[in-house]
Amino acid sequence: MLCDAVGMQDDAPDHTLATRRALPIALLRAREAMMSHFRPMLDRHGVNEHQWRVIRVLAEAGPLDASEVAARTHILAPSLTRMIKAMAERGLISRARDEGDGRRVVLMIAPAGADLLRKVGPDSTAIYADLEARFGKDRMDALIMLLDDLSRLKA
Amino acid sequence: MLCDAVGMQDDAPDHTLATRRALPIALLRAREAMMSHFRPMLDRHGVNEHQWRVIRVLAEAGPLDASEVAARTHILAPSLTRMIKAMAERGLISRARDEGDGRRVVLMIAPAGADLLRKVGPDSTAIYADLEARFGKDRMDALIMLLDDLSRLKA
DNA sequence: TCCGTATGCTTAACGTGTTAATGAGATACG
DNA sequence: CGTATCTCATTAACACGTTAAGCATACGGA
Repeated sequence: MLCDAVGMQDDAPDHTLATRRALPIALLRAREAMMSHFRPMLDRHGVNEHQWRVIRVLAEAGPLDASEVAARTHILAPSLTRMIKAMAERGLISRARDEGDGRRVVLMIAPAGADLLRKVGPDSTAIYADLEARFGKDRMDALIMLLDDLSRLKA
Repeated sequence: MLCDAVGMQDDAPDHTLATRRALPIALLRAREAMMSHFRPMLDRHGVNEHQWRVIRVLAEAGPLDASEVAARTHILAPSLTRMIKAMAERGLISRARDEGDGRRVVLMIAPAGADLLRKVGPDSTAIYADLEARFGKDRMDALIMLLDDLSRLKA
């Protein structure tokens, strides 16, 4: 059927079956499934997943420059620049030029961000604990280890 | 330091450490790492990851309506609509109204898409095989199984 | 048959991913 | 010094994610 549809020769090698690439799709689906558990709660608090990651990182590490935040949250610099503007306007974070290196922008949690942290933190913890309990802590740990190893496979 | 920065009480529960949520980040990083292996090759062929997924699905299953393609590629319908327009203009796919159900749009591979399939398929297969060899087929299978199980954890 | 509902796709609006280019500040070297 | 280069952040441009709304078609009950 495929060969008729696209006019391939029957003797030509058919890479479409071997090229399963199941892993990228599985990663995509797993991530979507994970976030579907958190998104409704984050929506209720008026933040999206990315903003919440930024706030969490700043809460755990204290004031950081934008590059560090980008690296730890896995958000690209251009995206972070846009988010900083919106989040600063909402009073979630504040920004200041680094003394000593005028290129750097230092970010820290602002009052509204601290409020959000107190409200979202417990909910987030509860959801994660529930997922871990249902999936199994040992399997969760094994999965995270495999994922980390996979991430280290550099081209 | 954190407490000073955001004005939290010392006796208040600190959810920031328990709220590690390492798994969503690990999934994100693993996916980025995976795609970093494929992206340069896809770029050379003039397609992005999403377009390639659409072509692969159509190659494997033959003509499909847009909903089916969206489900199998994990691309949302609005995104797919945009992609269809661009891909049809490039001659990668063609679209036609479904006989019998005027709502449905049937997609199939067009000549340029078949060419692309023949060019990209082998490269994609080679990259995947290399990754599987370096990571280990058994661990790859275990990872995919864990990811699928995780995806099935419905809220 | 008619009308209300459901379905499939499209459009719109806003946000992030991604790449490339730009601007401002730091650093190294002559 | 002063210039070339590097780094960090920003901007721009285009693509997809996400949600909600709109539109055409199909379906089902009165």
